[in-house]
Amino acid sequence: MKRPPKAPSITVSDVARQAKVSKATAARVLGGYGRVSKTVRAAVLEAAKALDYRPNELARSMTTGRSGSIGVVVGDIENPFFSLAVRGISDVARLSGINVILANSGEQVEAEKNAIRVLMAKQVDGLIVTPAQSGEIAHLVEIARSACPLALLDRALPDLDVDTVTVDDRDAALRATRILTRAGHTRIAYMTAAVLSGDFRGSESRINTSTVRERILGFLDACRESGIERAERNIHFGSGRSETSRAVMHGLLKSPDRPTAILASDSVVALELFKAIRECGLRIPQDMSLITFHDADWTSVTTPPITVIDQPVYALGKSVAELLIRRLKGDDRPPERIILPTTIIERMSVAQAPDVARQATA
Amino acid sequence: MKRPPKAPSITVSDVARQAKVSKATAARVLGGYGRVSKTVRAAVLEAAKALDYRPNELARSMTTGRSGSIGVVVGDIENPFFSLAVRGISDVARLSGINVILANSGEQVEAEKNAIRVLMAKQVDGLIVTPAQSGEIAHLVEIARSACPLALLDRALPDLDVDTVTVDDRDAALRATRILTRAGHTRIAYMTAAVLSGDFRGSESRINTSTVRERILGFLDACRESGIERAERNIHFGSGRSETSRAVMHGLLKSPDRPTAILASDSVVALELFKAIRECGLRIPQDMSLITFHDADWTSVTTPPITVIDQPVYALGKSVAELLIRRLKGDDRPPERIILPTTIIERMSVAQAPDVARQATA
DNA sequence: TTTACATTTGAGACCGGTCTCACAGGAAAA
DNA sequence: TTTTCCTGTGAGACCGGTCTCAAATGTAAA
Repeated sequence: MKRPPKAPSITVSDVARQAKVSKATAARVLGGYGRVSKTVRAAVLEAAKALDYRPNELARSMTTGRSGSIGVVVGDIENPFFSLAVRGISDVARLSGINVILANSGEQVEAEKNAIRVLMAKQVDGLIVTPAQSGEIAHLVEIARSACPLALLDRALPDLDVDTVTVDDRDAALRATRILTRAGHTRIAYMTAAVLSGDFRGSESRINTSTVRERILGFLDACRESGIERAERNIHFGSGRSETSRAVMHGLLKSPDRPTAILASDSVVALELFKAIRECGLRIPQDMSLITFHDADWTSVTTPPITVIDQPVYALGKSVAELLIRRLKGDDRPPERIILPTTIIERMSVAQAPDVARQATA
Repeated sequence: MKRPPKAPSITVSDVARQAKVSKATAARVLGGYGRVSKTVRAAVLEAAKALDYRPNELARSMTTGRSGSIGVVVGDIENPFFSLAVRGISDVARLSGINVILANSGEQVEAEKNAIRVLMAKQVDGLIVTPAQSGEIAHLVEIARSACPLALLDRALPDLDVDTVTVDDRDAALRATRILTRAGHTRIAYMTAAVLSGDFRGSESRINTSTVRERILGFLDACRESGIERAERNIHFGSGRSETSRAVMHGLLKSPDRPTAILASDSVVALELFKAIRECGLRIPQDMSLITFHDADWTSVTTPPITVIDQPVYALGKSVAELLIRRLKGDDRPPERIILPTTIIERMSVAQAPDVARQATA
């Protein structure tokens, strides 16, 4: 183990010596605990200032057992959804004098496990996680059982009863899909970046990441409602930013029975779709209607602007952080599951289904 | 001081006892240092597994003096520029087994100072900062003098000789402005979110945030080059996302001698501008040409798509992180100032200046 | 067999704080 | 005046690791 020159920092003992009091007394005024007389306090404070004393938070954490920081594991900070949520979290944390250690899972369970291990070793006081996958949650269950409070962001896990903040995904998907069905669309695709472990055979049982499951349920509800059969065939997983998913999109858009409307699960997918649709020479909304989750900034400036499901992303982050910090302060109410409402912002990316339009003209 | 029930965790001593060796020996195998015989190592490892031992990183940091984490202070994680840079940083950090503690300054010096104080107290091994302001850098100078390596991201400070990674802002602005001047524009505005302390009277001397200064210099170079006088009158500071700056934009766009072309300092400003331009009933590029720094994702999907200065944002983050980590490993070469190249992606947001076009028709 | 040296192990100090406990001295109560 | 209680202070243990140092053991060379 290498041993770089340690910067010899000023400690309580140094201050104590300078102020001619005991270490214990100096620690009391510097640490702000216990009782100290005014005169001694002043003397210690003066000595501290003279020496330019800076507390060592690490040492403090060692004895107190609390580090004053929380760990946040998100899928991808680059995704504006997460950066906004993180913003919400860190704003709240700062107010409580807590800081945030951020880790990226890249939506990989292994990376997530690893990040959590590291954060735990750093003795974070609490953890906010956006679980990458719902299949492997043993590591999360373990945290939940431990003394370290855990809160889930955006994605609930049915088998994990901890504080969770999500949005009303099912209802949002239902309402969004209805906009499409009411415009006469019958071939509607749902595209998500999530990957499905195993096959999806019309049974939603295998999907237990709440976000994905709820949205699909809502989507299917709306389809069923308007008599669309076998709607589950049009659910596409794994539509990320990769080259392969781009190829899949193109394939879908060029197929003869291509959908006439698409619901995208997040703004990153939607942006890729938007580009792909244009590249395929299709027009929005005439040839393809599009609705996406997340009111990303770009959705209002495209031509046409995109109809979106506006999720309260900042509030999402703010709420989990508040929930978690409440736990940190000793709250031991049963776990809460908060579901925030979404609104749909209707813009110009939805048109009547082509065949319906044709019929109308005929 | 409250005293929540400490979760009694498994320590080296516990493992040592279980393995029937001394604490020192157990520590050696668990900490991976010193020499231990195979048999003993196996015994300790087994005991550790049986007890489910987890190292306490904090305690480790206490003695080693290194925390294994670096602090990153950015202006605003919400800005895609920063989130991408942070992504670059954290990817590099992860590779070195270092983690990142993120803090938002909100571009406020006070918040920045505070964040740095907290991070230092947490004994971060190094610091990456995007200085919010260039006027007050005493706190940064102090860090630089201390044993804690400091690196600057995106914004250089002339008076602070530390590792710095920026882009060739001056040249980028020059080239971008030239595109506008060559299209015949003479009333060109430069809009930045940065705020100027005091007045800006054509002298760039007061601006010592490199990014802003260099860009303005490049802008003025190009203007001078094509004989545009008093170009500095068209430099607008403080064009953020606030309501007031929106009003300022509208005022500018509606004034009789409004510019015919605008260069925006970042994609957030540009997006606001884009909206404002449309709200004022102006068309891009016919009535207003627009170029912006940062190839944000939305710039390619608008109608028309926006000509941008493509900064290597991810690489920017990657580079500072590499520089900083090199320092952490003991490198003591003189501070390095890396300037990364930019490219201009010409899209459809620049047209001939209206008057030039008119003259051509006449 | 003795000496020399390398390897493995244990004891305990240390990092920089917090906190328990004992005790001195002053004020209030008896 | 004596007893009781409270306040302010100091001594030192403790948190969970790392690391120095010396002792113990084993092995090779003389």
